[in-house]
Amino acid sequence: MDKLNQTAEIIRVRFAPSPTGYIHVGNARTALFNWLFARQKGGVFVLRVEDTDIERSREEYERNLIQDLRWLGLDWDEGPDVGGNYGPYRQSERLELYHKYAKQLLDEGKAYYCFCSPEELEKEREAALAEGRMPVYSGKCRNIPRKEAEKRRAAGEPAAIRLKVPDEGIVEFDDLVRGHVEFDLKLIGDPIIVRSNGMPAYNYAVVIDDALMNITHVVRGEDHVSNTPRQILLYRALGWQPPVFAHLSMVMGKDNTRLSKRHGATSVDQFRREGILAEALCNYLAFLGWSPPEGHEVLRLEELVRLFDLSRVSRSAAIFDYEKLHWLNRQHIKMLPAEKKLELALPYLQETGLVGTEVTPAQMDWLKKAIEILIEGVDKFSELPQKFSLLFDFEPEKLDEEAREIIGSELAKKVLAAFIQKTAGLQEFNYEIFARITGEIKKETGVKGKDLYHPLRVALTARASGLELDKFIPLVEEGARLNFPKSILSCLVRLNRIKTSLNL
RNA sequence: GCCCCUGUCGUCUAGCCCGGCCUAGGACAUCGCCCUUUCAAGGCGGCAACACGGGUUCGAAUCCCGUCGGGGGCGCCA
Repeated sequence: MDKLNQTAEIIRVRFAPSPTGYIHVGNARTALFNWLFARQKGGVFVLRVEDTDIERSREEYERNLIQDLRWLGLDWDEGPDVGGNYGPYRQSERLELYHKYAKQLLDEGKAYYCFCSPEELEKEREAALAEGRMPVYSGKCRNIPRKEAEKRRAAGEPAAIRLKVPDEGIVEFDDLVRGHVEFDLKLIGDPIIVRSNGMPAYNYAVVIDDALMNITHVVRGEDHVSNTPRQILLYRALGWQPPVFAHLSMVMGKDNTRLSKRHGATSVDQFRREGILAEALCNYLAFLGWSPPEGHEVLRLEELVRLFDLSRVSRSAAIFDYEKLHWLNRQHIKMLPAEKKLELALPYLQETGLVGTEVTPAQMDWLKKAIEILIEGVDKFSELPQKFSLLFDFEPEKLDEEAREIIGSELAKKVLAAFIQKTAGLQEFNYEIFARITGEIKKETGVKGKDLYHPLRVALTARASGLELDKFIPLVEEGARLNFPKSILSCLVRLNRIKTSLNL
């Protein structure tokens, strides 16, 4: 347990995903916790690719994985793409290593060949389950003499290699987040360490890799707790000292089942596309099961590194809350400089065709101002184009009920009539003119406040809600002169349209 | 079924290890008010939890036992 304090040795942790698709937020959290721990302790963070499942592993998945992790803001000191002194960092390139130690275990009589067929084993398992026992391998092949086993193998009989596990006793370990955990050896059968196709089994490969890579702390998901005793047994058989373990609780969906697609976005990639900031996602992920001693919740990566503490990680599963993620994202967006917001928002606006691929400096300048105003209260960047439709779309024929109601009152009609009359013949329009005119109307009719501004907003935007007009008018007037692919109508044009549309 | 882990507001959690400072704190969500040229944002305030049952103790969210709930595992997947 106190390997942490008692040694001056450098802390080495790893994140070891299998490249079988896009990286899930649950795994991302594991990666983040490892990274935070390493960075805070001045340790080493290793990326290792567990690609021994030939069926599911794809090279492109490794690229996705690296891309996602980098996007999150994580970096590693050793890994398949950056090298290091403990390589190779792909399990598929470490096969000789696994074979070497398997042979050693075989030679020392700590492991043996098993000729049982999968069908046979399946039958035994079912029988055990039916009797209410935990399915444990019978040890049938345990005592086949090595010579005989070699002969059968030479004859072409497929064989897996199993580790011999003591029949009695307990295996225990002190988990950094869960405390003391122990397992009864009676319930642990001899695990397969090398499959009959020659590939190492997961429980074996991790041990070889973690040990050879000098990993001091294994921080991983709770789903590995029950693998831990088997792995410890392997460390023992090899005469190695096991690392310190820390098992993180699972991330669940709203209905308390494992977070999956049906709960919404679950891959890092999806969040990135939606316009969730990496910092916000890290911030949120860090708070899934962990909280800093002081109450601040909106934290940047460096602050997380400073405050992070594995022993403060909670042991119970956490439900992924999109609302809170969005709130954090809003907070992080707010902290961004205007240039950065523009840079991040641009692709979304281009994608929806509001903005062309070529953007003039004047358009850029306008966009920066518009984004600064419209981003308020937006959960993620993908929602921004929707917000921009306030500026780009004007459809007086499609007023909603609320807008009709506002514009339908006697008072509203009076205001609109006056406004239209006072703007008739104007060649130019801006907020100063608007303010002057509304001032006059106020004086002449006595209408003020909401009664005055609501109808005017409906007239200028064709909707019941939107921006304050002192922000809206300058944006629209300037935007109207900028030749966007989809043009913005000036206020005077809008007024004309609404006039004909409503027959005023 | 068996094994392991876990159980504080709807959600994330603080407090638990070292019982009294807990009338259980914060954040998201929600509700209300304020601000206001709507909405939002912001400010202020409200609602809201120690799973249950037994102990131990002068005193228990905190310690012990049991029950129930939730999760994970039980692969020649990782």
